[in-house]
Amino acid sequence: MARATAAEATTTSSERILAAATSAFAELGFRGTTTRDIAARAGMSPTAMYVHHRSKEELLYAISLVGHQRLLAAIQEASAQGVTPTQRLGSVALTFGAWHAERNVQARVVNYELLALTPEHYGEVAQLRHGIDTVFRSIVAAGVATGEFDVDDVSMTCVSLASLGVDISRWFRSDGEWSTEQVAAHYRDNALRIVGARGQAGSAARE
Amino acid sequence: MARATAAEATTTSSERILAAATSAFAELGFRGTTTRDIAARAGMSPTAMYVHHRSKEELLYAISLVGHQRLLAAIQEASAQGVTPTQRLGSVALTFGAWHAERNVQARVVNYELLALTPEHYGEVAQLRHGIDTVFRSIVAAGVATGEFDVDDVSMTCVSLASLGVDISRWFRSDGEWSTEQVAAHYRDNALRIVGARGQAGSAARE
DNA sequence: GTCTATAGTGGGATAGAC
DNA sequence: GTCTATCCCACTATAGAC
Repeated sequence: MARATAAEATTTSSERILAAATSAFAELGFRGTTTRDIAARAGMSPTAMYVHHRSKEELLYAISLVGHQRLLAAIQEASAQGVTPTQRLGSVALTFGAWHAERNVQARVVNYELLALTPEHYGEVAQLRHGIDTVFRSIVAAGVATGEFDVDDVSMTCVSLASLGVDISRWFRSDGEWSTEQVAAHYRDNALRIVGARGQAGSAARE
Repeated sequence: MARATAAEATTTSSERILAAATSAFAELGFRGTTTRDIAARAGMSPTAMYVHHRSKEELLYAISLVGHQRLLAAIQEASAQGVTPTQRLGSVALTFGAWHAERNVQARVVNYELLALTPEHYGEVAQLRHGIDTVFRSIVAAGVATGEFDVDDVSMTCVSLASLGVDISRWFRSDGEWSTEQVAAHYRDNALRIVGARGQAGSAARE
């Protein structure tokens, strides 16, 4: 508080360490990242990390936890933006796709470094992931009930929807040929096709 | 040759090391796997690996190279099994999906440990991956040309198709609730929906 | 709260016997 | 071709000065 006298973006040491660790974990993997790597990227001494986090794993846990919490909150909010299942799935898919594209560095850590967590920490994160699945599942089930969607197996369809979104974080790069908006919109269109949505309510295109 | 006098499956040391390394890399990641881990899983002394492979990275390269080569060959063959783009995509998707489900351990190494390769080895593997993309691309382009498919952006659609298949290797487990056949068939149906295939030629279901 | 110094552990790869 | 012994380096985490 006392420090932020100017409009300049003030980053704390703790925030710099979290950002440095996120980029390092995404690039090198949790086990491939050394505490020295993190410190160097944060512009600090090799052991400065230990003032703010008990261990390298606690740092991963902090990143993973807030990442999942924010993603879940974002798609829950998106789900409430629509009325029909088609609108709700379109809104959720757009948010889910945009998150994995725009925050692809964070998303790679969130999705691919889970197994480096302790069993206790993994369990907490797994609950949040279950919550994400629940958002998809309630919409798909509702769409099947109203007849808007044409789905053989709700569970497998929800896995496909999440899967296609998660994998964006693997291949997307912000300096690539597509914008996050393009990728998110394409993912939304794919999602609506996968569930066999009858109307075109989620897509701005054709008719 | 002289050794295989019985019908018993004879595995060489080299094969045991490759299999051990594949499972270890899939489970712990390349950097999380020690040469001692590999040796222990192969039931050999800590340094036995070095008789057959120059380094841990060479071992990953060998796994990655043959994995990509076999996958590419499999989908090229699958692509030749059909006549229409719809049939060909159905055949390729079934093969691609089945490969990522059935060989999910190998596929995880192939898809997620690429960055641990040296730049030279990565370049070789990247060419094979480009070949895989080409298989999808030629089919989707053909389907658009005949009017069987309804696709806005061929490139993005091909990324989606590959993406949905690749991610199977992340989440699929052979002791889970679904068989490889079920997952492959569902992936094929999703693929045909993503390209907006008009007929139902790829799916056995409905009408 | 940040630094330097360092303890303690473990990994990649080689040497050389059998 | 497989083993044991070992070198050398790097890493996580702690201790203690400022």
